[in-house]
Amino acid sequence: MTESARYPRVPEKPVLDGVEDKWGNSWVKNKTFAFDKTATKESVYSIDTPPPTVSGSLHVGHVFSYTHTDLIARYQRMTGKKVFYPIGWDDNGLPTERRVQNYFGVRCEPSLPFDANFAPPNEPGEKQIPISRKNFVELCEKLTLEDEKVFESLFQTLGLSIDWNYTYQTIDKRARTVSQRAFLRNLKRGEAYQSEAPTLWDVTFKTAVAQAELEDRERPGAFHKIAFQKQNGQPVYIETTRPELLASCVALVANPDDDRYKELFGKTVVTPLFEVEVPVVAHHLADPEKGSGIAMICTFGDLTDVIWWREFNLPTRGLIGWDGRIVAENPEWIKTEKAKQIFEKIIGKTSHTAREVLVAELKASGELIGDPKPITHAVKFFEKGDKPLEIVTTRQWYIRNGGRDAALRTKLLSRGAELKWHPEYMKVRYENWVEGLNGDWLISRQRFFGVPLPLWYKLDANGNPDYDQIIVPEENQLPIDPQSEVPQGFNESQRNKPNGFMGDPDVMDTWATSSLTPQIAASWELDNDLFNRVFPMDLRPQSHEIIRTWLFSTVVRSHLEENSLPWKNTSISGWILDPDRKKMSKSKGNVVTPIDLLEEYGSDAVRYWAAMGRPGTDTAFDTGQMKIGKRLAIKILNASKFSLSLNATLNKSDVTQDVDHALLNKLAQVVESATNSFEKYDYTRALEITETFFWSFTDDYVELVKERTYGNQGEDAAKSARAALGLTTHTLLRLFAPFIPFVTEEVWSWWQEGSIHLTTWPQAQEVLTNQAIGVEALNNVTWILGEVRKVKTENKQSMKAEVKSLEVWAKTEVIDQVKAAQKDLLAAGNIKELILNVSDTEIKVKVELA
RNA sequence: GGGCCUAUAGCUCAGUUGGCUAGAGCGCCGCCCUUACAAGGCGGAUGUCGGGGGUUCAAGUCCCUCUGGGCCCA
Repeated sequence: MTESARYPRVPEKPVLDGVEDKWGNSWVKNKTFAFDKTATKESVYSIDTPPPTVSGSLHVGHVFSYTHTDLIARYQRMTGKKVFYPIGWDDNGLPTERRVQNYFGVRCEPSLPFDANFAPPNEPGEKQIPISRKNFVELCEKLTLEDEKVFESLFQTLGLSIDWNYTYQTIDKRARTVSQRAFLRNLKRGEAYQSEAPTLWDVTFKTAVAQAELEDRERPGAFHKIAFQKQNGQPVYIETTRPELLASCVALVANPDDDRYKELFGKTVVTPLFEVEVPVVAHHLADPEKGSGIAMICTFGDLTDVIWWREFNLPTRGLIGWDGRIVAENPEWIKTEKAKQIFEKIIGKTSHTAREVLVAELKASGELIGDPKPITHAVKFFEKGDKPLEIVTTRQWYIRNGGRDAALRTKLLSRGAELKWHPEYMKVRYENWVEGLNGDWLISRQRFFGVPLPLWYKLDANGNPDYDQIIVPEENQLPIDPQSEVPQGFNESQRNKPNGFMGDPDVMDTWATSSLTPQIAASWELDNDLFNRVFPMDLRPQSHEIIRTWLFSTVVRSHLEENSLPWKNTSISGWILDPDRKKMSKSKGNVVTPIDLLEEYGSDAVRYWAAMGRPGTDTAFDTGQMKIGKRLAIKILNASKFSLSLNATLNKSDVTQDVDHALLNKLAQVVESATNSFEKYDYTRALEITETFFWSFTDDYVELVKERTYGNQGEDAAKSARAALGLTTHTLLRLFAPFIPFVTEEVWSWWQEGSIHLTTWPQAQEVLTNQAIGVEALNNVTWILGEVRKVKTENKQSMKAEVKSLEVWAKTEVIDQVKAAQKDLLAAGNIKELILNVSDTEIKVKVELA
C-alpha cells in the first residue's frame, strides 16, 4: 500500500528555496499573465499602474504598494476577468536630468548643435561638459534603460503579475505622441492657452513652478520698519520682510476698517530712497495685526501682491530677473538722480545682497527705524528647490483645471464623487484640493528632458516672436521636437530669422504627461481597438500625497478629452513607517534594500507583510510580520503535502461524517467572506479570514481526523475525511493564491494541471454540503480536545499520553455532536473511556490521566 | 489658522449598522523530539479601550471637549 502513489509529484520534503526562480521564470516563459486582446470590454479588468520614478532607488515602499495592486490583479484574474496590467517607467523630468548630469558629468546647453559623435567620459570630470539638448536627451534615455532593468527584475522576483508585453516610458515615443496630441486637442478646444502673467519662479532651475509643486518652509526673516513720506511731509511706517523690493513698490495697502490709516486711503505717499509716488489703497486682505498694519505692495513679493496688483490694476514694476538678480537696466519709473544712483548699486545683485545694500542706505538716510525684528515665517519653495521662489512675469502655457472657472470646478468635483475611493475618506483630499485651486494649471517648463510643447511661432520682420501666430503640427506628424523639426511651409534656414519661425523652447510639466498614463498604456489613438477594450480603466492605485497632482490631473485630462472618468476605482496605499513612526525615505537613511528582504524571507513572506497593510493605512516596517509570512508559506507546503499523501480526493459525495460536513460548511462561509472582502478592495480582511481558518484547520481539524484517515474507522469513514481534506486544500490554495503566489503554485503543480493563477476563484457552492451541520459541531468537539490537551500540558505530559477517562457535561445537542465525533475524539486524545452526561449548563469536562 | 486620519495587551494591529466575559499574531512564561511540519507543536499570563463629560436599557463603537501622534492645505 503506497499511500502517495496517487500523487507522484508530491516531494518527500518540500522546501521554499527556489520557488521564486522556478515559477517566476515559468510565468514569463509561458506568458501566464498575457492580456487577451480579444477580450470584450465587460470581461476586462484594467489597471493604471503607477510608473515608478526610475532615477530614484528601489525601496521597500515600492514592494509594499505594488504588492497591493497585484493582490487585486490576481484576484480579478481568478474570477474570470481578463486583466490588463501594464507598467510604465517614469523617466521624464527633473530627477532624471539631475542624475544624468552627475552620472556623466555633463550639462545641457540648448544653443549647441547636436554632435552625433559625442560620447560621455568614462568618469565624470571636474567641470561639466556642455552638450546639446538632443545629446543630453540621448544620455537620459541610455541611463534610464539600465535603471528600468533593475526595477523589472525586482518586480518579477516579487511576483507581480504584470504583463511585460505592455510597458512604456514616460519619455518614449508613444508617451510623447499621446501627450502632444492631448495638448493639441486641448489647444483646439480652447482648454490650453498662453498668458503673460506673474509666475512662481525657481531661480536655480530657471523654470516656472505650478501650484501643485509648491511647498511652504519655515525660514527666518526680519521685519524692517521703514518710513514713507505722506503728502504733508510726515512719515508713515510700514514693516516689510523684503526691503530689497522697495524699488518695485506700486502702492501701500491697509485694512479698510483700520482707523489709523483711513485718512490715507485715496491719497499718495512717496517711497524712501527711490522717491516714487504711490497710492494708498484699502483691502480686506491687509491684516491690521501684522507689523504696523500697513504694507507695501511690490511686483511681486508674494501671491497676495499678485491679487492686489490685479484687483487695483496697479502698474508692473518688475525687479527680479529670471536668474533671481535685480534687472540690469535703470527702470523708467525711477526719476531722480539720487534715486538712480542708489539703484545702480543693486543692479545685478541677488535678492540677498540687494537687501544688505538697501538696508545700509536706509540706515544712512534715517528711514530705517530701529533694528530689524527677527521672525520666522513660511516661505514658498519649489518642492525640489533650495532657494525661495520669486514671482516673475513670464509668458507660460496653461491648461484649464477649474482654478479660474466655477463651472468646470463643479464638474470636476462631481467626477471626484463619481469615483469609488478605497478607502472612502481619501475623497476629501481631492475635494479640498479642487475647492482650494486659485489658478489654472501651468504646464510649460523651461527645462530640457521632457516632452516638448509641439509648437512653433512666427517671427516678425525684426526677428521677434509673435506669440499670437502659433504654428501647430498635424497630429500624424507626432511626436515632434520643434527645436530640430521644421513646420510645414518653412525650411530650416528660416529658423530664428526675421519673418521666419522659432520652435517653442519649453517642455511640458512632467504631470502633463503622467496625467495621461491611462491613455498611454492603452495606446490612445494609436490602437483604438485596444483603447476601447480597456478604457476607462477599472483601477488607479497610488499613494495619498499625490492625489492633488497625479490623480487630479488625470481626472482633468480624461474629463476634457473623453468626458468621462479615467477609471472606476482608486485605491490609496499608505506609507511605510520605520519603527520610530517616521516615513521611510532615502534622505533619512532608514531605507531597507528590498532585494535583501526578498532573499532572506522569500517573496511570499514579504508579500504577506505587505498584504497586512490595509488601503490608506500607514504600516510599520516589521520583519516580524515577514517571519510569520514565511512560517505560513512553509505550513501551506507541509499541510498540503500531508493531505495529499493521505489520498485526498475531491469527491464531495464521499462526505458522510458530521465534523467533515461542519468543516466544509465553515469553509463555505470563509469563501463567501473572503470574496466579499476582495470585492470591497479589502484584501487584508480576505487574508485574515483565510489564515484564521487555515490554522484552525491544521491545528484542530487535521489532528482530530488523522487516525480516521488512516482507516481506523473503516473505509467509508476514511473516505469522508479524505474528501474533506482534499476539498479544503483545493479551496484554501486558491484563497491564498493572490497572497502567496509562489508556494500555492508549487503545491498546485503537485496534483493539478495548469497554473493556479489561471484557475477559477473558489465558490462557496463547491464545498457547501447538503447536510446543514453547523460550525458548532466541529467547534465543540475541538474545544473538548483543547481541554484534554490543557490537562496534559499542565501535568507536563506528552500529547500522546493516555487519558484514562474523559467525562463531559453538556446540553443534549452538544452531547449528540460529541457522540457523532466520538471515535475521532478518542483517537486524537488517546482517550480510553468517554462518559457523557446531559445537563443544562455550559459544556464542562473532567479529564483523568492514566 | 482650516481639513482629514489616528490613539485598544510590552510590540504590530482587528473589533462592520452600539449588544454576552474586548480579540489575533508577535514577544514573554511553561511544557512536549508527536512519522506533515523543531524554520515545529501544545498550553498560559497579559487591558482604566488617551483624559473628561454627554446620549442610551446598553458605548471601544455615537455626540461634545481636552491632550498626544501623523498627513494635506493655508
